[in-house]
Amino acid sequence: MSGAQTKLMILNAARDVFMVKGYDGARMQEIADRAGINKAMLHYYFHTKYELFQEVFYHIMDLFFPVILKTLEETISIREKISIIVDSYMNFFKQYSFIPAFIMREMTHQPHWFTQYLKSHGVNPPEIIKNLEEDQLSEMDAKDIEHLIVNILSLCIFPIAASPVLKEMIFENSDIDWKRFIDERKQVIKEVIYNAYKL
Amino acid sequence: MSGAQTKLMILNAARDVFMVKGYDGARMQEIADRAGINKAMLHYYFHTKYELFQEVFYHIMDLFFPVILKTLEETISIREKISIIVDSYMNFFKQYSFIPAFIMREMTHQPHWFTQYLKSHGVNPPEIIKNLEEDQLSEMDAKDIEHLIVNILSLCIFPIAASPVLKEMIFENSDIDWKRFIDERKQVIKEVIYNAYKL
DNA sequence: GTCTATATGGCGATAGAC
DNA sequence: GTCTATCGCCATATAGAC
Repeated sequence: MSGAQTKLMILNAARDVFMVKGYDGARMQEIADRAGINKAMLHYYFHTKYELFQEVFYHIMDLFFPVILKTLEETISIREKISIIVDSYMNFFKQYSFIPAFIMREMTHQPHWFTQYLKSHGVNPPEIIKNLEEDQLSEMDAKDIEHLIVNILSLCIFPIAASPVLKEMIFENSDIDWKRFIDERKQVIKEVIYNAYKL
Repeated sequence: MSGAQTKLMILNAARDVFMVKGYDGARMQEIADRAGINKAMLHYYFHTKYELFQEVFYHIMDLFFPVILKTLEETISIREKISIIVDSYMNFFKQYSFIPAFIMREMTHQPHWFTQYLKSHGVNPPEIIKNLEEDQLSEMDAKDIEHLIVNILSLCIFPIAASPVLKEMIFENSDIDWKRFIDERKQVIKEVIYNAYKL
C-alpha cells in the first residue's frame, strides 16, 4: 500500500479513538489495531503520539471553520448572516456531532491549540465586532454584539456538546425524539435571536 | 493529624488535580504531593484512583445541584423561576468557574455518572416540563418548554465552559473586560429569554 | 515499508517495618 | 496512621532483520 493511503488510514483511526477517549485516554495500540497495522508503523509515519494528535486536531478544525469564516465576509444584512451561520453550524453538527464535545474536552487540556488555530486562520473577533457595529442600522453597540455572538455560539454548540446527557434526561434516549428536537432547533434559535434583538 | 482532616486535604488536592488534568491525565503522585503526603497514604484512605475520583465528583455535584432543585419546586411564576435560576447559576459559576468544563469533559468519559447522579437526586425533566406546561398561562406547549430549558442551560453554561477561548479571542485575556462581560450576562440572558418568549 | 522483539520509563497499587 | 521500598503492568518509543 502507498504511504499516503496508509497515512490516511492512520489519521482516520486516530481521529475515531481520540474522539472517544481523549488524548490521555487514547492508546497507540488501539489506533494501530483500528488502522490494521502495528504499533511500529505508527511511529514510522508519525514520530510521537503528540504529533499524531496535532495532525488529527488540525484536520478536524479544517472541516469546521472555513464555512463560518466565509459567511462572515459576505455583504448581507446581520439577520441574513445569522440565518446562514446558524444553518451552517447545525447542518455541520448533524454530520459531525462529536466535534463540539471533542473540542471542549481538549480545550481545557491545551487552550492554546484552539486559539492559535483561529488566529492563524485570520479570525479576529474585535474586528468582526467593529465591522458588525458599523454595518447595521439598529442601535446595538459593541457590548451588545459581544453578547449576541456568544449567545448564538451557546445556543448552537452547547446542546450538541451536552447531547449524551440531554438525550438521556429529557428524551429517555429516544433517537426519534432527539432527531426531532435537533431538526427544530435551527428555527428555534433564529426566532429566539430575532425576537430578542428585534431583527 | 486526624483521619478526617487528612481525608479532606486529599479530597481538596484531588479535586484541584482532576479539575485541570481530567481523570486520565491526573497522577496519584501529584495529588499526594499537593496534599502533603505520600502515595501510600492515598491508597490507605481511598483504595483506588477510581474511588477517589468518584468521591471528588459527587462532592462537586453536591455544591452545584441542590440550589437549582429547590428553586424549581417553589410556587412562583415561570418568569420568576427563570430569574432565580439564572442568578443562581451565574453566582455559582462566579465562584466555581471550573465546574462546567470539568463536567463536560468527564461527561464524554463516563456519561452515566452524571445522569445517575441527577436521577438519584430526583431530577426528572419530563415531569418538570409537564408541571411548567400546566403552571403557566401563555400558550407554550411541551416542545416549546424543552427548547426553553435547553436555551437557558446553553446561555448560562457554555460561556463559562468555553471561557478560556472566549476570554482570549474576544477580550485578549483582559481580566477586567471578562469580569465585566460575565457581570453583564445575568441581565442579558434574562432579557433574551423574556423577549424571545414574551414573558 | 513492514514486521518482531525489546528497550525504557512511569503508572497504580502493595508489602511490611515502625 | 505513616513511611520506604518495590512489585507488576502497561504505555510510548526504538532497534534491527527482512
